[in-house]
Amino acid sequence: MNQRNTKQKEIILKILDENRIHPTMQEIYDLAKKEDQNIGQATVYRNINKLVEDGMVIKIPSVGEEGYHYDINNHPHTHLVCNSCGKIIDIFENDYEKFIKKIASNNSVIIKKSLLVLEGICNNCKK
Amino acid sequence: MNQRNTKQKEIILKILDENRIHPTMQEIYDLAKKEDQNIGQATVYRNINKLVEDGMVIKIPSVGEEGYHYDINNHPHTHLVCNSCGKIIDIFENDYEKFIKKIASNNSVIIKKSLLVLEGICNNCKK
DNA sequence: GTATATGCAAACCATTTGCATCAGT
DNA sequence: ACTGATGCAAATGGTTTGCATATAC
Repeated sequence: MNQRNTKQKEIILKILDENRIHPTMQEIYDLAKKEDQNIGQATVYRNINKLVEDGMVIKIPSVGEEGYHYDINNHPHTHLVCNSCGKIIDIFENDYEKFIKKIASNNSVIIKKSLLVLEGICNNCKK
Repeated sequence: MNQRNTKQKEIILKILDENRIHPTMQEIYDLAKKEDQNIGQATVYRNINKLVEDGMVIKIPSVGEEGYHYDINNHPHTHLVCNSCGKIIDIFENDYEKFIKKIASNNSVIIKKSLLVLEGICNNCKK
């Protein structure tokens, strides 16, 4: 089951990589349509789902609402959903991994993956 | 828009409170059916959704897979999805709130809600 | 040339909604 | 009595799937 590099897959990866907007499935489709108006909805779903399975893309649930956003999984970080501007902001916290390890040792469990999503007001909207 | 205490709502709350199993919507429905075989699927959805809106119940997304689990929101805690037994285990970490506050101050943001979900191996399966 | 990926449309299925009825206050 | 909640069934809508075709290798 070898993978192939298709034009569609490249478009989708470019969208996730270039725009730091953490798009939803629908937004990815809309953006992809601008690059190639023949691209199918199903192609976007199939590609994104495979990328998530393979660990190259993270699926971010919303804290309050429904739906998911997607992000390239380049370096581990956290997301803040801003209640004011609606954007999803990347948060890099140095001690995150340390904190997770502490939970693991305190509770005698093994933690393989973790997901931290925040909701509040971003730096920009606070001003 | 006053709330009313119905038999169905009490059954649903009892299920969430008594069983510490973090059930899915479907599981809540199945359990509720055992108490009252006339209860409707829509009633379960409507009640759970309202409880989540009101903040009495938390909706827990899965880290890897699809779907949600529900839990009474009595005191703040984290959840570990065990890859071995499949259960969702409550994790109480004293410094959780402190850690979230630290993120907020480090990044100059206001954090109103947060969600931490873990995936790995629980204490029991590790043995 | 072969097998994987695509596009389209149909199928799927969890969730929501409209409506008449029931029941809590 | 009034109005919110229920149960049923139908509608909805995001996601998946079947299939013939296109295309990467």
